[in-house]
Amino acid sequence: MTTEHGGRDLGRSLKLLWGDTARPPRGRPPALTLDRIVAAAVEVADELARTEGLEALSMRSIATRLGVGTMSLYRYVPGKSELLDLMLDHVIDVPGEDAEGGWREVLAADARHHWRLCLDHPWYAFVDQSRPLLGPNAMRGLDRLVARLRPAGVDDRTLLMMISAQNDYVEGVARRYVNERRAEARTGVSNEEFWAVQEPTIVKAMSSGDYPTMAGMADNTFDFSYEQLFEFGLTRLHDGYAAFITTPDPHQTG
Amino acid sequence: MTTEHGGRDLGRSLKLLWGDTARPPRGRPPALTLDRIVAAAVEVADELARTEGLEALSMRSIATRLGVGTMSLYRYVPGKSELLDLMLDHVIDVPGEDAEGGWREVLAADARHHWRLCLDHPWYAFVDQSRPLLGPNAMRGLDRLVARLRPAGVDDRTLLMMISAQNDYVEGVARRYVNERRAEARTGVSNEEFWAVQEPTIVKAMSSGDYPTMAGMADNTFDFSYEQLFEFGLTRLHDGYAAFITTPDPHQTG
DNA sequence: CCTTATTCGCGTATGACATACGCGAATTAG
DNA sequence: CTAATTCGCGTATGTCATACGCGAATAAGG
Repeated sequence: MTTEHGGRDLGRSLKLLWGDTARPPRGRPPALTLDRIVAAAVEVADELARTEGLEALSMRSIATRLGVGTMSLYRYVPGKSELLDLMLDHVIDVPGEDAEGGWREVLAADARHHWRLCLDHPWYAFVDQSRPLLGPNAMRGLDRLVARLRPAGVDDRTLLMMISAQNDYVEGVARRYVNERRAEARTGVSNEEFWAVQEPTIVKAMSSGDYPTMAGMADNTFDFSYEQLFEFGLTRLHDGYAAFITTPDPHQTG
Repeated sequence: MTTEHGGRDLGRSLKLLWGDTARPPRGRPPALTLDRIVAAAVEVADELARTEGLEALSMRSIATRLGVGTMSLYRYVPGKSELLDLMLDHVIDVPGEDAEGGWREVLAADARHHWRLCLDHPWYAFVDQSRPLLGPNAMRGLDRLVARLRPAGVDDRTLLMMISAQNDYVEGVARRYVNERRAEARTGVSNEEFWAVQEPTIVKAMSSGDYPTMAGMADNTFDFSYEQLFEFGLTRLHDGYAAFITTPDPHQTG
Protein backbone atom coordinates (compact mmCIF):
# COMPACT_ATOMS: atom_id res chain seq x y z
CA MET A 1 0.00 0.00 0.00
CA THR A 2 0.55 3.20 0.75
CA THR A 3 4.19 2.91 1.21
CA GLU A 4 5.59 4.91 4.04
CA HIS A 5 9.22 5.39 4.80
CA GLY A 6 10.45 3.86 7.95
CA GLY A 7 13.70 4.36 9.76
CA ARG A 8 14.82 7.64 8.42
CA ASP A 9 17.59 9.52 10.11
CA LEU A 10 15.99 12.81 10.94
CA GLY A 11 19.18 14.68 11.72
CA ARG A 12 20.76 13.74 8.43
CA SER A 13 17.66 14.63 6.47
CA LEU A 14 17.60 18.03 8.09
CA LYS A 15 21.26 18.56 7.29
CA LEU A 16 20.60 17.64 3.71
CA LEU A 17 17.64 19.98 3.48
CA TRP A 18 19.13 23.03 5.12
CA GLY A 19 22.80 22.22 5.21
CA ASP A 20 25.55 23.88 3.25
CA THR A 21 26.43 22.32 -0.06
CA ALA A 22 30.09 23.32 0.07
CA ARG A 23 32.45 20.81 -1.48
CA PRO A 24 35.39 19.52 0.48
CA PRO A 25 38.70 20.99 -0.70
CA ARG A 26 40.37 17.67 -1.37
CA GLY A 27 39.57 14.39 -3.05
CA ARG A 28 37.88 13.15 -6.17
CA PRO A 29 35.21 15.56 -7.37
CA PRO A 30 31.66 14.23 -7.14
CA ALA A 31 29.97 13.31 -10.39
CA LEU A 32 26.51 14.05 -9.03
CA THR A 33 24.67 16.66 -7.05
CA LEU A 34 22.09 16.05 -4.39
CA ASP A 35 19.72 18.16 -6.45
CA ARG A 36 20.28 16.09 -9.55
CA ILE A 37 19.53 12.93 -7.61
CA VAL A 38 16.36 14.32 -6.09
CA ALA A 39 15.21 15.65 -9.44
CA ALA A 40 15.86 12.31 -11.11
CA ALA A 41 14.09 10.48 -8.31
CA VAL A 42 11.04 12.71 -8.75
CA GLU A 43 11.10 12.14 -12.51
CA VAL A 44 11.26 8.38 -12.16
CA ALA A 45 8.64 8.37 -9.43
CA ASP A 46 6.29 10.49 -11.53
CA GLU A 47 6.49 7.96 -14.33
CA LEU A 48 6.34 4.83 -12.23
CA ALA A 49 3.57 6.03 -9.93
CA ARG A 50 1.27 6.25 -12.92
CA THR A 51 0.91 2.52 -12.77
CA GLU A 52 2.63 1.31 -9.62
CA GLY A 53 3.04 2.31 -6.04
CA LEU A 54 6.02 3.93 -4.39
CA GLU A 55 7.54 0.55 -3.70
CA ALA A 56 8.28 0.36 -7.41
CA LEU A 57 10.69 3.28 -7.08
CA SER A 58 13.99 1.54 -6.57
CA MET A 59 17.40 2.97 -5.94
CA ARG A 60 18.52 1.08 -9.00
CA SER A 61 15.98 2.76 -11.25
CA ILE A 62 17.09 6.18 -10.04
CA ALA A 63 20.74 5.30 -10.53
CA THR A 64 20.06 3.94 -14.00
CA ARG A 65 18.28 7.14 -14.93
CA LEU A 66 21.38 9.07 -13.89
CA GLY A 67 23.74 6.67 -15.63
CA VAL A 68 25.60 5.72 -12.46
CA GLY A 69 25.90 2.64 -10.30
CA THR A 70 23.28 1.96 -7.69
CA MET A 71 25.60 2.32 -4.74
CA SER A 72 26.84 5.69 -5.85
CA LEU A 73 23.63 7.23 -4.58
CA TYR A 74 24.49 6.27 -1.04
CA ARG A 75 27.39 8.72 -1.12
CA TYR A 76 24.82 11.51 -1.26
CA VAL A 77 21.81 10.15 0.58
CA PRO A 78 21.73 7.93 3.67
CA GLY A 79 18.90 5.82 2.30
CA LYS A 80 15.63 5.70 0.50
CA SER A 81 13.67 7.16 3.41
CA GLU A 82 15.72 10.31 3.53
CA LEU A 83 15.53 10.61 -0.24
CA LEU A 84 11.75 10.62 0.08
CA ASP A 85 12.00 13.48 2.57
CA LEU A 86 13.97 15.44 0.02
CA MET A 87 11.58 14.57 -2.80
CA LEU A 88 8.72 15.93 -0.74
CA ASP A 89 10.27 19.30 -0.18
CA HIS A 90 11.48 19.41 -3.77
CA VAL A 91 7.99 19.00 -5.12
CA ILE A 92 6.32 21.56 -2.90
CA ASP A 93 6.83 24.77 -4.73
CA VAL A 94 4.63 27.51 -3.46
CA PRO A 95 2.54 29.12 -6.17
CA GLY A 96 3.29 32.73 -6.94
CA GLU A 97 0.85 35.34 -5.79
CA ASP A 98 -2.63 34.23 -6.58
CA ALA A 99 -5.82 33.81 -4.61
CA GLU A 100 -6.88 37.25 -3.65
CA GLY A 101 -10.04 37.24 -1.64
CA GLY A 102 -11.38 36.15 1.69
CA TRP A 103 -10.45 33.10 3.71
CA ARG A 104 -12.69 30.95 1.60
CA GLU A 105 -10.98 31.75 -1.66
CA VAL A 106 -7.57 31.34 -0.07
CA LEU A 107 -8.46 27.97 1.41
CA ALA A 108 -10.02 26.78 -1.84
CA ALA A 109 -6.95 27.82 -3.82
CA ASP A 110 -4.75 25.94 -1.37
CA ALA A 111 -6.92 22.86 -1.60
CA ARG A 112 -6.85 22.88 -5.40
CA HIS A 113 -3.12 23.40 -5.41
CA HIS A 114 -2.74 20.45 -3.08
CA TRP A 115 -5.11 18.42 -5.25
CA ARG A 116 -3.09 19.16 -8.35
CA LEU A 117 0.09 18.27 -6.55
CA CYS A 118 -1.31 14.87 -5.70
CA LEU A 119 -2.36 14.25 -9.30
CA ASP A 120 0.80 15.58 -10.93
CA HIS A 121 2.98 13.50 -8.65
CA PRO A 122 0.90 10.39 -8.10
CA TRP A 123 3.21 9.17 -5.36
CA TYR A 124 2.89 12.27 -3.21
CA ALA A 125 -0.30 11.34 -1.37
CA PHE A 126 1.20 8.01 -0.36
CA VAL A 127 4.18 9.23 1.57
CA ASP A 128 4.07 9.20 5.34
CA GLN A 129 3.52 12.85 6.20
CA SER A 130 3.20 12.47 9.93
CA ARG A 131 6.12 14.14 11.60
CA PRO A 132 6.84 16.16 8.50
CA LEU A 133 10.34 17.33 7.95
CA LEU A 134 9.95 21.05 7.84
CA GLY A 135 11.88 22.00 4.76
CA PRO A 136 12.23 25.53 3.46
CA ASN A 137 9.44 25.17 0.93
CA ALA A 138 6.96 23.55 3.31
CA MET A 139 7.71 26.26 5.84
CA ARG A 140 7.21 29.09 3.40
CA GLY A 141 3.93 27.63 2.15
CA LEU A 142 2.46 27.30 5.63
CA ASP A 143 3.65 30.74 6.60
CA ARG A 144 1.98 32.40 3.64
CA LEU A 145 -1.22 30.44 4.03
CA VAL A 146 -1.63 31.33 7.67
CA ALA A 147 -0.87 34.97 6.94
CA ARG A 148 -3.62 35.09 4.35
CA LEU A 149 -6.12 33.36 6.60
CA ARG A 150 -5.53 35.54 9.66
CA PRO A 151 -8.07 38.19 8.58
CA ALA A 152 -10.80 35.62 9.12
CA GLY A 153 -10.44 36.38 12.79
CA VAL A 154 -9.97 32.79 13.92
CA ASP A 155 -7.36 31.98 16.51
CA ASP A 156 -4.21 30.33 15.20
CA ARG A 157 -4.89 26.98 16.79
CA THR A 158 -8.27 26.64 15.16
CA LEU A 159 -6.79 27.89 11.92
CA LEU A 160 -4.29 25.07 11.98
CA MET A 161 -7.07 22.57 12.58
CA MET A 162 -8.99 23.93 9.62
CA ILE A 163 -5.93 23.57 7.43
CA SER A 164 -5.13 20.09 8.70
CA ALA A 165 -8.66 18.79 8.24
CA GLN A 166 -8.73 20.16 4.72
CA ASN A 167 -5.36 18.63 3.90
CA ASP A 168 -6.43 15.23 5.12
CA TYR A 169 -9.67 15.45 3.18
CA VAL A 170 -7.90 16.41 -0.03
CA GLU A 171 -5.37 13.64 0.29
CA GLY A 172 -8.05 11.13 1.12
CA VAL A 173 -9.97 11.79 -2.08
CA ALA A 174 -6.81 12.16 -4.14
CA ARG A 175 -5.46 8.85 -2.96
CA ARG A 176 -8.57 7.00 -4.00
CA TYR A 177 -8.54 8.78 -7.35
CA VAL A 178 -4.90 7.98 -8.01
CA ASN A 179 -5.43 4.39 -6.98
CA GLU A 180 -8.20 4.10 -9.50
CA ARG A 181 -6.20 5.66 -12.33
CA ARG A 182 -3.39 3.30 -11.48
CA ALA A 183 -5.62 0.28 -11.55
CA GLU A 184 -6.87 1.35 -14.96
CA ALA A 185 -3.39 2.01 -16.34
CA ARG A 186 -1.88 -1.14 -14.93
CA THR A 187 -4.53 -3.68 -15.73
CA GLY A 188 -5.80 -2.13 -18.93
CA VAL A 189 -9.26 -2.73 -17.54
CA SER A 190 -11.40 0.38 -17.69
CA ASN A 191 -13.72 1.35 -14.91
CA GLU A 192 -16.75 0.26 -16.86
CA GLU A 193 -15.25 -3.12 -17.62
CA PHE A 194 -14.39 -3.54 -13.97
CA TRP A 195 -17.95 -3.02 -12.85
CA ALA A 196 -19.14 -5.22 -15.67
CA VAL A 197 -17.12 -8.07 -14.17
CA GLN A 198 -18.71 -7.51 -10.78
CA GLU A 199 -22.20 -7.08 -12.16
CA PRO A 200 -23.30 -10.73 -12.20
CA THR A 201 -22.26 -11.08 -8.59
CA ILE A 202 -24.03 -7.87 -7.71
CA VAL A 203 -27.19 -8.84 -9.54
CA LYS A 204 -27.26 -12.16 -7.76
CA ALA A 205 -26.71 -10.44 -4.42
CA MET A 206 -29.50 -8.00 -5.16
CA SER A 207 -32.01 -10.64 -6.05
CA SER A 208 -31.24 -12.37 -2.75
CA GLY A 209 -33.34 -9.79 -0.96
CA ASP A 210 -30.58 -9.15 1.57
CA TYR A 211 -29.92 -5.67 0.22
CA PRO A 212 -33.32 -4.15 -0.42
CA THR A 213 -32.18 -0.54 -0.39
CA MET A 214 -29.39 -0.88 -2.88
CA ALA A 215 -31.52 -3.09 -5.07
CA GLY A 216 -33.84 -0.16 -5.61
CA MET A 217 -31.21 2.40 -6.52
CA ALA A 218 -31.00 3.93 -9.95
CA ASP A 219 -28.14 2.92 -12.23
CA ASN A 220 -26.63 6.39 -12.38
CA THR A 221 -26.35 6.66 -8.60
CA PHE A 222 -22.62 5.94 -8.68
CA ASP A 223 -21.91 8.03 -11.77
CA PHE A 224 -19.91 10.91 -10.37
CA SER A 225 -16.33 11.77 -11.10
CA TYR A 226 -13.63 12.23 -8.52
CA GLU A 227 -13.38 15.87 -9.52
CA GLN A 228 -17.05 16.31 -8.77
CA LEU A 229 -16.70 14.50 -5.48
CA PHE A 230 -13.69 16.61 -4.56
CA GLU A 231 -15.46 19.90 -5.22
CA PHE A 232 -18.64 18.75 -3.55
CA GLY A 233 -16.93 17.79 -0.31
CA LEU A 234 -14.74 20.86 -0.35
CA THR A 235 -17.72 23.16 -0.67
CA ARG A 236 -19.49 21.39 2.20
CA LEU A 237 -16.42 21.61 4.38
CA HIS A 238 -16.06 25.32 3.70
CA ASP A 239 -19.74 25.88 4.39
CA GLY A 240 -19.13 24.25 7.74
CA TYR A 241 -16.12 26.50 8.33
CA ALA A 242 -18.26 29.50 7.49
CA ALA A 243 -20.87 28.50 10.04
CA PHE A 244 -18.14 28.00 12.61
CA ILE A 245 -16.51 31.35 11.97
CA THR A 246 -19.71 33.30 12.43
CA THR A 247 -20.84 31.18 15.40
CA PRO A 248 -17.84 29.52 16.96
CA ASP A 249 -18.25 26.53 19.21
CA PRO A 250 -16.77 27.51 22.57
CA HIS A 251 -15.37 24.01 23.06
CA GLN A 252 -13.07 24.16 20.09
CA THR A 253 -11.59 27.58 20.41
CA GLY A 254 -9.99 27.13 23.83
CA MET B 1 3.93 2.71 0.81
CA THR B 2 0.59 3.10 1.49
CA THR B 3 1.06 -0.22 0.09
CA GLU B 4 -1.66 -1.07 -2.33
CA HIS B 5 -2.24 -4.41 -3.89
CA GLY B 6 -1.58 -4.63 -7.53
CA GLY B 7 -2.42 -7.36 -9.98
CA ARG B 8 -5.19 -9.09 -8.19
CA ASP B 9 -7.37 -11.53 -10.05
CA LEU B 10 -10.80 -10.05 -9.56
CA GLY B 11 -12.75 -13.09 -10.66
CA ARG B 12 -10.92 -15.35 -8.27
CA SER B 13 -11.32 -12.95 -5.39
CA LEU B 14 -15.02 -12.79 -6.01
CA LYS B 15 -15.24 -16.57 -6.12
CA LEU B 16 -13.40 -16.74 -2.84
CA LEU B 17 -15.68 -14.17 -1.25
CA TRP B 18 -19.01 -15.47 -2.42
CA GLY B 19 -18.19 -18.93 -3.69
CA ASP B 20 -19.16 -22.23 -2.19
CA THR B 21 -16.77 -23.76 0.26
CA ALA B 22 -17.66 -27.35 -0.59
CA ARG B 23 -14.74 -29.77 -0.46
CA PRO B 24 -13.96 -31.92 -3.47
CA PRO B 25 -14.99 -35.56 -2.93
CA ARG B 26 -11.55 -37.00 -3.56
CA GLY B 27 -7.99 -36.30 -2.60
CA ARG B 28 -6.03 -35.40 0.45
CA PRO B 29 -8.09 -33.38 2.91
CA PRO B 30 -6.96 -29.78 3.36
CA ALA B 31 -5.25 -28.92 6.63
CA LEU B 32 -6.40 -25.32 6.49
CA THR B 33 -9.49 -23.27 5.82
CA LEU B 34 -9.67 -20.04 3.89
CA ASP B 35 -11.22 -18.48 6.96
CA ARG B 36 -8.38 -19.62 9.18
CA ILE B 37 -5.87 -18.10 6.78
CA VAL B 38 -7.69 -14.80 6.57
CA ALA B 39 -8.11 -14.65 10.34
CA ALA B 40 -4.43 -15.38 10.87
CA ALA B 41 -3.46 -12.79 8.28
CA VAL B 42 -5.57 -10.18 10.07
CA GLU B 43 -4.01 -11.12 13.40
CA VAL B 44 -0.48 -10.84 12.10
CA ALA B 45 -1.27 -7.63 10.25
CA ASP B 46 -2.82 -6.09 13.36
CA GLU B 47 0.37 -6.75 15.29
CA LEU B 48 2.83 -5.78 12.59
CA ALA B 49 1.00 -2.65 11.51
CA ARG B 50 1.50 -1.21 14.96
CA THR B 51 5.04 -0.46 13.98
CA GLU B 52 5.43 -1.22 10.28
CA GLY B 53 3.53 -0.80 7.08
CA LEU B 54 1.60 -3.40 5.15
CA GLU B 55 4.74 -4.39 3.26
CA ALA B 56 5.92 -6.01 6.50
CA LEU B 57 3.07 -8.52 6.26
CA SER B 58 4.70 -11.42 4.47
CA MET B 59 3.24 -14.67 3.32
CA ARG B 60 5.88 -16.34 5.40
CA SER B 61 4.80 -14.63 8.60
CA ILE B 62 1.22 -15.72 8.02
CA ALA B 63 2.28 -19.29 7.28
CA THR B 64 4.49 -19.38 10.35
CA ARG B 65 1.62 -18.20 12.51
CA LEU B 66 -0.43 -21.10 11.18
CA GLY B 67 2.39 -23.60 11.55
CA VAL B 68 2.51 -24.50 7.85
CA GLY B 69 4.92 -23.95 5.00
CA THR B 70 4.82 -20.70 3.11
CA MET B 71 3.76 -22.19 -0.17
CA SER B 72 0.83 -24.00 1.38
CA LEU B 73 -1.07 -20.74 1.45
CA TYR B 74 -1.07 -20.59 -2.33
CA ARG B 75 -3.33 -23.63 -2.41
CA TYR B 76 -6.05 -21.46 -0.91
CA VAL B 77 -5.30 -17.97 -2.16
CA PRO B 78 -3.99 -16.90 -5.56
CA GLY B 79 -1.67 -14.31 -4.03
CA LYS B 80 -1.16 -11.61 -1.52
CA SER B 81 -3.40 -9.13 -3.35
CA GLU B 82 -6.41 -11.38 -3.22
CA LEU B 83 -5.71 -12.18 0.41
CA LEU B 84 -5.90 -8.45 1.12
CA ASP B 85 -9.31 -8.34 -0.53
CA LEU B 86 -10.47 -11.07 1.81
CA MET B 87 -8.93 -9.39 4.84
CA LEU B 88 -10.85 -6.24 4.03
CA ASP B 89 -14.22 -7.92 3.94
CA HIS B 90 -13.34 -9.98 7.00
CA VAL B 91 -12.66 -6.92 9.08
CA ILE B 92 -15.76 -5.02 8.09
CA ASP B 93 -18.34 -6.26 10.49
CA VAL B 94 -21.39 -4.09 10.55
CA PRO B 95 -22.28 -2.91 14.04
CA GLY B 96 -25.54 -4.16 15.44
CA GLU B 97 -28.45 -1.79 15.68
CA ASP B 98 -27.22 1.47 17.06
CA ALA B 99 -27.45 5.07 15.98
CA GLU B 100 -31.06 6.00 16.23
CA GLY B 101 -31.65 9.57 15.22
CA GLY B 102 -31.54 11.78 12.18
CA TRP B 103 -29.12 11.67 9.29
CA ARG B 104 -26.53 13.52 11.32
CA GLU B 105 -26.39 10.97 14.11
CA VAL B 106 -26.32 8.14 11.60
CA LEU B 107 -23.49 9.68 9.61
CA ALA B 108 -21.52 10.49 12.76
CA ALA B 109 -21.92 6.94 14.05
CA ASP B 110 -20.71 5.62 10.71
CA ALA B 111 -17.72 7.94 10.73
CA ARG B 112 -16.73 6.93 14.26
CA HIS B 113 -17.13 3.27 13.40
CA HIS B 114 -14.89 3.77 10.39
CA TRP B 115 -12.43 5.70 12.54
CA ARG B 116 -12.26 2.93 15.08
CA LEU B 117 -11.80 0.37 12.32
CA CYS B 118 -8.77 2.27 11.06
CA LEU B 119 -7.26 2.44 14.53
CA ASP B 120 -8.03 -1.14 15.55
CA HIS B 121 -6.56 -2.48 12.31
CA PRO B 122 -3.76 -0.03 11.59
CA TRP B 123 -3.25 -1.45 8.12
CA TYR B 124 -6.82 -0.91 6.97
CA ALA B 125 -6.51 2.70 5.87
CA PHE B 126 -3.52 1.85 3.70
CA VAL B 127 -5.13 -0.68 1.41
CA ASP B 128 -6.11 0.40 -2.07
CA GLN B 129 -9.87 0.80 -1.80
CA SER B 130 -10.52 2.08 -5.28
CA ARG B 131 -12.46 -0.50 -7.18
CA PRO B 132 -13.57 -2.17 -3.99
CA LEU B 133 -14.47 -5.77 -4.14
CA LEU B 134 -18.02 -5.78 -2.98
CA GLY B 135 -18.08 -8.51 -0.39
CA PRO B 136 -21.12 -9.51 1.60
CA ASN B 137 -20.16 -7.41 4.60
CA ALA B 138 -19.33 -4.27 2.65
CA MET B 139 -22.58 -4.60 0.77
CA ARG B 140 -24.68 -5.00 3.88
CA GLY B 141 -23.03 -2.02 5.54
CA LEU B 142 -23.68 0.29 2.63
CA ASP B 143 -27.22 -0.95 2.27
CA ARG B 144 -28.07 -0.23 5.88
CA LEU B 145 -26.37 3.13 5.88
CA VAL B 146 -28.22 4.35 2.82
CA ALA B 147 -31.50 3.08 4.21
CA ARG B 148 -31.01 5.07 7.39
CA LEU B 149 -30.01 8.22 5.51
CA ARG B 150 -32.91 8.18 3.06
CA PRO B 151 -35.23 10.10 5.40
CA ALA B 152 -32.98 13.14 4.98
CA GLY B 153 -34.69 13.62 1.65
CA VAL B 154 -31.50 13.79 -0.41
CA ASP B 155 -31.36 12.00 -3.74
CA ASP B 156 -29.31 8.80 -3.75
CA ARG B 157 -26.53 10.17 -5.90
CA THR B 158 -25.87 13.06 -3.56
CA LEU B 159 -26.16 10.71 -0.64
CA LEU B 160 -23.39 8.59 -2.06
CA MET B 161 -21.22 11.66 -2.51
CA MET B 162 -21.79 12.63 1.11
CA ILE B 163 -20.79 9.17 2.24
CA SER B 164 -17.75 9.06 -0.03
CA ALA B 165 -16.48 12.46 1.02
CA GLN B 166 -16.85 11.53 4.65
CA ASN B 167 -15.07 8.21 4.15
CA ASP B 168 -12.15 9.87 2.44
CA TYR B 169 -11.93 12.49 5.16
CA VAL B 170 -11.95 9.88 7.92
CA GLU B 171 -9.30 7.79 6.26
CA GLY B 172 -7.17 10.82 5.56
CA VAL B 173 -7.01 11.81 9.21
CA ALA B 174 -6.73 8.22 10.38
CA ARG B 175 -3.79 7.57 8.11
CA ARG B 176 -1.84 10.48 9.46
CA TYR B 177 -2.68 9.41 13.00
CA VAL B 178 -1.64 5.82 12.45
CA ASN B 179 1.54 6.93 10.74
CA GLU B 180 2.41 8.99 13.76
CA ARG B 181 1.71 6.22 16.25
CA ARG B 182 3.84 3.94 14.12
CA ALA B 183 6.71 6.36 14.03
CA GLU B 184 6.56 6.61 17.80
CA ALA B 185 6.37 2.85 18.32
CA ARG B 186 9.07 2.05 15.80
CA THR B 187 11.67 4.64 16.64
CA GLY B 188 10.97 4.92 20.34
CA VAL B 189 11.10 8.66 19.83
CA SER B 190 8.10 10.38 21.31
CA ASN B 191 6.37 13.21 19.58
CA GLU B 192 7.85 15.76 21.92
CA GLU B 193 11.35 14.45 21.38
CA PHE B 194 10.81 14.57 17.66
CA TRP B 195 9.93 18.22 17.69
CA ALA B 196 12.76 18.88 20.09
CA VAL B 197 15.15 17.60 17.42
CA GLN B 198 13.65 19.92 14.85
CA GLU B 199 13.52 22.89 17.16
CA PRO B 200 17.02 24.28 16.58
CA THR B 201 16.41 24.21 12.85
CA ILE B 202 13.05 25.85 13.32
CA VAL B 203 14.38 28.52 15.62
CA LYS B 204 17.10 29.34 13.14
CA ALA B 205 14.57 29.48 10.32
CA MET B 206 12.34 31.75 12.37
CA SER B 207 15.06 34.21 13.21
CA SER B 208 15.88 34.45 9.52
CA GLY B 209 12.86 36.67 9.03
CA ASP B 210 11.64 34.58 6.10
CA TYR B 211 8.66 33.27 8.05
CA PRO B 212 7.27 36.24 9.94
CA THR B 213 3.82 34.82 10.50
CA MET B 214 4.88 31.53 12.00
CA ALA B 215 7.53 33.24 14.04
CA GLY B 216 4.79 35.08 15.90
CA MET B 217 2.65 32.07 16.68
CA ALA B 218 2.09 30.87 20.23
CA ASP B 219 3.73 27.65 21.33
CA ASN B 220 0.47 25.82 21.91
CA THR B 221 -0.78 26.47 18.39
CA PHE B 222 0.02 22.92 17.29
CA ASP B 223 -1.15 21.26 20.49
CA PHE B 224 -4.24 19.42 19.39
CA SER B 225 -4.77 15.70 19.32
CA TYR B 226 -5.82 13.70 16.32
CA GLU B 227 -9.06 12.84 18.08
CA GLN B 228 -9.78 16.53 18.47
CA LEU B 229 -8.90 17.18 14.86
CA PHE B 230 -11.10 14.32 13.72
CA GLU B 231 -14.13 15.54 15.66
CA PHE B 232 -13.55 19.14 14.64
CA GLY B 233 -13.44 18.40 10.93
CA LEU B 234 -16.34 15.97 11.15
CA THR B 235 -18.56 18.55 12.81
CA ARG B 236 -17.66 21.14 10.18
CA LEU B 237 -18.37 18.71 7.38
CA HIS B 238 -21.75 17.83 8.83
CA ASP B 239 -22.58 21.50 9.33
CA GLY B 240 -21.89 21.90 5.63
CA TYR B 241 -24.11 18.93 4.85
CA ALA B 242 -26.84 20.50 6.95
CA ALA B 243 -26.63 23.75 5.02
CA PHE B 244 -26.77 21.82 1.78
CA ILE B 245 -29.77 19.76 2.77
CA THR B 246 -31.87 22.78 3.69
CA THR B 247 -30.67 24.80 0.69
CA PRO B 248 -29.36 22.45 -1.97
CA ASP B 249 -27.09 23.74 -4.70
CA PRO B 250 -28.87 23.03 -7.99
CA HIS B 251 -25.57 22.19 -9.69
CA GLN B 252 -24.81 19.24 -7.48
CA THR B 253 -28.13 17.52 -7.27
CA GLY B 254 -28.58 16.77 -10.99
C1' DC C 1 -7.50 -54.97 -0.52
C1' DC C 2 -5.51 -52.66 -4.24
C1' DT C 3 -5.29 -49.55 -7.99
C1' DT C 4 -5.79 -44.97 -9.72
C1' DA C 5 -7.46 -40.38 -10.05
C1' DT C 6 -7.30 -36.45 -7.41
C1' DT C 7 -5.90 -33.09 -4.22
C1' DC C 8 -2.77 -31.33 -0.93
C1' DG C 9 1.82 -29.86 1.51
C1' DC C 10 5.62 -27.57 0.56
C1' DG C 11 10.95 -27.67 -0.96
C1' DT C 12 13.54 -25.49 -4.29
C1' DA C 13 14.60 -22.00 -7.54
C1' DT C 14 14.21 -17.26 -9.60
C1' DG C 15 14.58 -12.66 -9.76
C1' DA C 16 13.28 -8.58 -7.57
C1' DC C 17 14.76 -5.33 -3.55
C1' DA C 18 17.75 -2.19 0.18
C1' DT C 19 21.98 -1.67 1.75
C1' DA C 20 26.76 -2.91 4.56
C1' DC C 21 31.41 -3.22 3.44
C1' DG C 22 35.52 -2.16 1.41
C1' DC C 23 38.66 -1.69 -2.61
C1' DG C 24 40.70 0.95 -6.30
C1' DA C 25 40.53 5.25 -8.73
C1' DA C 26 40.60 10.23 -8.92
C1' DT C 27 41.98 14.55 -7.24
C1' DT C 28 44.59 18.10 -4.80
C1' DA C 29 47.57 20.10 -0.98
C1' DG C 30 52.08 20.07 0.29
C1' DC D 1 55.80 13.26 -6.43
C1' DT D 2 53.56 11.72 -2.34
C1' DA D 3 50.05 11.46 0.96
C1' DA D 4 45.57 12.58 2.38
C1' DT D 5 41.12 12.56 1.10
C1' DT D 6 36.95 11.66 -1.23
C1' DC D 7 34.40 9.26 -4.69
C1' DG D 8 32.42 5.31 -7.74
C1' DC D 9 30.57 1.20 -7.30
C1' DG D 10 31.22 -4.30 -7.30
C1' DT D 11 30.16 -7.86 -4.31
C1' DA D 12 27.68 -10.03 -0.71
C1' DT D 13 23.69 -10.67 2.57
C1' DG D 14 19.27 -11.21 3.72
C1' DT D 15 14.59 -9.91 2.58
C1' DC D 16 10.41 -10.65 -0.37
C1' DA D 17 6.50 -12.98 -3.73
C1' DT D 18 5.77 -16.69 -6.21
C1' DA D 19 6.40 -20.43 -10.42
C1' DC D 20 7.12 -25.20 -10.74
C1' DG D 21 6.75 -29.77 -9.72
C1' DC D 22 7.42 -33.87 -6.70
C1' DG D 23 5.86 -37.03 -3.22
C1' DA D 24 2.31 -37.92 0.11
C1' DA D 25 -2.45 -38.49 1.50
C1' DT D 26 -7.10 -39.72 0.49
C1' DA D 27 -11.35 -41.94 -1.38
C1' DA D 28 -13.86 -44.23 -5.18
C1' DG D 29 -14.13 -48.34 -8.14
C1' DG D 30 -12.84 -52.77 -8.98
